[in-house]
Amino acid sequence: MDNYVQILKKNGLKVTPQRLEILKYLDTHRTHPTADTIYSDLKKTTPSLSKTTVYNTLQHLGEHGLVYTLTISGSELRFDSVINPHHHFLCKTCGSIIDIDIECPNARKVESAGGHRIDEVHGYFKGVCASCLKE
Amino acid sequence: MDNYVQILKKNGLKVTPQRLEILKYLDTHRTHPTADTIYSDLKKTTPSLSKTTVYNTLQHLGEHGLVYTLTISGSELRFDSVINPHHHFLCKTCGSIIDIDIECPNARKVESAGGHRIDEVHGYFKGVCASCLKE
DNA sequence: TATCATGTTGTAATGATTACAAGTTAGGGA
DNA sequence: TCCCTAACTTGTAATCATTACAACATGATA
Repeated sequence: MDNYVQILKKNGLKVTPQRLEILKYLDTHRTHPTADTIYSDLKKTTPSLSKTTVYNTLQHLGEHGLVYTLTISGSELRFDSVINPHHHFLCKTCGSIIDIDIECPNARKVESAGGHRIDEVHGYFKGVCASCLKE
Repeated sequence: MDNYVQILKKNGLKVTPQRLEILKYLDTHRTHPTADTIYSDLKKTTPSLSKTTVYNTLQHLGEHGLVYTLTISGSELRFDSVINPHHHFLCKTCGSIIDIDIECPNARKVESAGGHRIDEVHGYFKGVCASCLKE
């Protein structure tokens, strides 16, 4: 848990029990959860937790680059622990989101050509996953 | 307009004035509009138009690969006329969505390696656009 | 041109997210 | 160590995009 304290402090974020729990949750659940899933799961052990706090915290963590906000589903945000850059695959049959361990080879090229500053790169693939294809 | 009629027929979609208008709108407005923007604009010339029709039509067109549904913003869907495959850049300062004229070089590789069937490829870049960077 | 499956419309419901106000707490300075 | 204040948390209420639904209208086939 000390690790999470350091991460928050390093980013100038006040250390609170709620933030530590959410940060730990994301680190130990690499399942691209929704805000509501995080809320429901943590509510079990921290009944006083408020959904607003989950949303606020996720936004703060996102602004500091500590979590990655995925818009792949289109109906709800998904949150991802920031580790190595990777892409995502969404199965339109079963809804699962699968990590694709590649990085965009074009990001820097796009930046220098267009003159934009790129902060985030999202690679989304959508279709039917291998498991669903078998059925 | 005959062109749009053919497109609908070729895809087994019933030809209606509403669908023709929406298809034409998307073809002539390459601005990644929201459903609401399409609705408001078309409402001016077609007062009887219903927002539900816009949503229904966009969904049908999407299922037939005639429009591309972008989830880049995270708060609302954006719709794109399907032309050549390209990526998108979202400026977090001014909110504009800019076409990035590159294609994903990895899609086929991901498909064969993971065993998934890929129907859509979305490349999203987020940051600050060249125009906003100047200010 | 009669039929009916399919499309359209308007309204009401849903569900994720945000706004807000009141109470609570983390953490730096006395 | 204690106090103070800005920042955080909480709960409820509002917002806004999207979907559900039921009644009506229409395109296209025979």
